[in-house]
This record gives sequence, structure tokens and C-alpha cells, in this order.
Amino acid sequence: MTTVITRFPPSPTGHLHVGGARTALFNWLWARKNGGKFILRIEDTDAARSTGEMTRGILDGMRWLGLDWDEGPYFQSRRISLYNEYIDRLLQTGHAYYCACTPDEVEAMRNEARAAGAVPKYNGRCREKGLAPGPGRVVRFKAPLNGETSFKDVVKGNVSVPNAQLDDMVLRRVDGIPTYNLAVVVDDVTMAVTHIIRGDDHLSNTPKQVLLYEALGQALPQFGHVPMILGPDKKKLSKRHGATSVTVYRELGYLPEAVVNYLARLGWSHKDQEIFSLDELLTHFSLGHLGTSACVFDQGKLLWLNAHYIKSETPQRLAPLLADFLQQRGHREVNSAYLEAIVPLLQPRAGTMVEMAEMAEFFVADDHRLPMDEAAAGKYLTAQVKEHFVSLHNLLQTTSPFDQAALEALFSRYLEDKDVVFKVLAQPLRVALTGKTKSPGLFETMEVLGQARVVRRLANALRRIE
RNA sequence: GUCCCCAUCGUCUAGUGGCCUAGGACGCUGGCCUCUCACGCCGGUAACGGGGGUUCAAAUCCCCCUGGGGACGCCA
Repeated sequence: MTTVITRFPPSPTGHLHVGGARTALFNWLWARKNGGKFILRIEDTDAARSTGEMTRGILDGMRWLGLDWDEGPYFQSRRISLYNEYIDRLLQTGHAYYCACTPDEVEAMRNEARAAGAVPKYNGRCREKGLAPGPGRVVRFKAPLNGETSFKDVVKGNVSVPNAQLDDMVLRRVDGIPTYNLAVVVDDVTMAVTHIIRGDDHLSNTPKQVLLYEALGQALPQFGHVPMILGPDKKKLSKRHGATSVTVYRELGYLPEAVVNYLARLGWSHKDQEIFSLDELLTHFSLGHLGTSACVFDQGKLLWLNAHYIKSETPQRLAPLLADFLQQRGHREVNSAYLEAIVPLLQPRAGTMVEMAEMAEFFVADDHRLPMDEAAAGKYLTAQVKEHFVSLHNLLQTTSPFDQAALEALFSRYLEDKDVVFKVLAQPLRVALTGKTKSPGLFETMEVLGQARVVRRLANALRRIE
């Protein structure tokens, strides 16, 4: 059996689109699963763009997702002479010819055909002229006029297209730069790519490429065209549907394992399983279970997955991320042991790391500048709790150890003593300590805050009441 | 317009002719738990686009219709 070789060939747009990320993931999984190779290639035959800069966003996204590549990135812009060798070969074998028609003339031909209700395409005027190379001349592929071209697709099954539908596509532009379809085929042939998994939108390019493979006397790779990802309105996913860039999800506080898991399940499935680690993806991934129809990008489900991973990762893994997001919110560097203690209290509550940072704010705020929900303060920090706060302030100041169990014991003794129920103290205490009406459990929160902060915040609350 | 592809709950999907009075998950929703908010647990809601065939039997196979998507570039 030959080595499996897959590739991911984005054009340098500056960021990794979720659709692109998904096809990259599928190709990566297939290569890794089979002990093969995964190649990264930048399709930049479109000329003057600072590829280094534009490519970086894509590479960053790939690395963040954990999709490493074995070869590349190759740049098509640096392989022009290779493509031209192949074009010359096609010229020599009679599979291509020079054409002197101008773009305007070709456009006119297409309009004419369209008006007549026919397929809009080049009319083949220079096809049999045997023109020599010259300025203003392009090289065109001599496509078969009749019959049909078909190929087997691992997700779509057999696909065939009448050749009459196919155009004599341009292979080499006037400026000497080869076109996309030619470059892809040459790359895939020379890189010995065995499996081409890509978006549905390339399905209609495939017959043209198949013709090129045949003209070049090359065996066909396996094709697999995965359906498009749509927005909630069932239109092709675009910016107006919200975030489409992988990097944006990182900035929004999503974990790469959540994004990978979500993308994998979008258009692929393994029985009823929803949660997949990378290892599980590797063992279960199969081309046969790729979906056949377009799917809608559901941010709600991504969020659920992200919340799931936030719950299941270790505090050690999450604490540094929390530190980053806190810093973005203007907080100074926080002691990492403190953060690791905070994280477990927030894990069941945060959907994203950004949310976690918001929720962590009261932990790291300066005691004298604790952001206070004024409405809550007005409602709960009242004269009625003053006496309790005074007593508790004293008790808490001296008690030791200051951990959850001890605090619970202390409170139950106190409540019994004063003959009150916890409910009357809980919200006032919460507001005093966190500035908010919602927080993790009070005892665990107090333990993590620590004796000093708790006592100071209680004193501050007392000052407010007076 | 022409060609290609697609069609199960709102969404992601399981289903490869009988195991389907169609299963799971997100969402929504009722309840439990409870110091708030979450988590968690238990329950509910909701789908095979329509019409013809084939077959003892069809969500599953075939045809037509409808609907959706994509492609028709000297873009990739």
C-alpha cells in the first residue's frame, strides 16, 4: 500500500476560515491516521501579495488547532517554472495550443453563446490554427468536445459531466503565469498527493482537473468533496454571520480542543458520539462517514462544547489562559497559585475564557476598589445585617484554619447561636465579598479569597452600612 | 440560462431494506438539587419535503417534481 499523502492549500487571505480549518482537519486526520504525510501549500499564483505576512495568520491558526504539517508551506508563486514545464509538455503532446484571442473577444463569445441559450464558453477559434508563441497569446487546454468525464468521489459517489460543458480553459496567462487548475494538478502530481479532501465548491473544477491528469498520463488521486458550511440563513458562511476566523474564536476565549471537536462533528460523525479527543478522532475518523449535505454552523453548540472542555481541563492548563485574558482586561499579573485556586470555582460556570475572566474579576480586584453592584448593595447591605456583620467580622478575623470545612462549621454554630437561617445572611455576605449577587459557593469563595481579603471586604461593607 | 451536487427534529446528526410506534446531541422547556448563579440528574418538545414506482417489507433502492447549495474567469 502506498503512503497516504494529503494536503491543505489555502490562498493567502490573512486568516484561517472555519471552513478551511475543517478541511485542513480532515486532511490532517486522514494523513495522521494512516501514518502518511500532510502537506501545506499556499496558493498564491495571484501575484503581488506579501505572502509572508498574509500567510502568517493561517499558519498561526493551524498551530493553535494543533494541525502540524510535514512539508511546506510551499508557495505556488515560487514554482512557476515547474508549471511551465508541464504546460510545454501539454503543448508538445497536442493537448494544448496557443490562442491569440483577447479577453474582450472571449467575453463576446460567451455572451453570444449565452444569448443563444448555449453553454457560455470559448468558441475554439484558435484551436486548430497551430499558432506559435507570441506576445498577447495564452495557452489553452484542448478539451474533448464530446463524451463525458467522470470520476469517483469518496463522499459524492460517481460524478460525471458532459464534456460539451467544459471549456478550453486557459493554462498560461499572457503574463506567463499559470492558472489555478493547472498549478493544482501539477502540484498534486509532483507531491504525489493520494487523497484530495476539499470543499464542495471545487466539485465543478474536478472534471477539468481530471482531464489534465489524463492528458499528463497521470493516475487519479482519490477525491472527497465535503459539503459547504452555511450560516444560520443557509447561505454560504460569511462575516455577516459572525466570527468565521479561527483566530477570532481564540480571542473570544474558545479552547482549541473545542473548536477541533466541533469542526470534526460538522459533516462527519461516528455513531452517537459527540465528544472526541484528538486520539479518539484519530482512531475513529473515516472518509466513509463524511456527510453529504451542507451544514449550518451552530455557534450555540460550539459554545456548549467549549463549556464542556473548560469543565474538563485541569486548572493548571486553564490558569495561564485566564491570566492572559485578565491582563487583556487591564489587570496586573496575578499569582499563578491564586489563579489555579480560582479556576475550579469558575469552571462549571464559564462558557468561554473571556467569561471566566469576567467572573474572576472580583477575586483579583483590589479590596478597596471592588466593583460593586450598587443596586445589590442598596438591597442587601442594610442596617438589618449590621450586627451580624460585626460579629462575623470578629469571628472570621480570629478563626483558623480558614478553609471551607472550618468556615461551614463556624457558620452553622453561629446560625444556631443567633437562631437565624443562612438565607438571611447569604446574599448580603455575597455582595459584601464579591460585589455581586451571583458567585460561586460562599464557603469555597471565602477559602480561595483567603482570610485577609474576606476580613477587609467585610470591614469595607460595614463602613458602607454606616 | 446550462451543468453538477444535496434533501431525517429549529440546528448537528444516527440510520447502509425488516432491530424505526425513527435514536443521540445542542437549543427550548417541566422538575429535582440549592446560600445566589452555574454544574449535575430526571422528564418533555420536535423530523424522514411531495408524488409515483420496485419489494412480502422502504427513512433506506429507482424515477419525476419541489426546494436548497455550488460552478460556469487570462480568481483561487
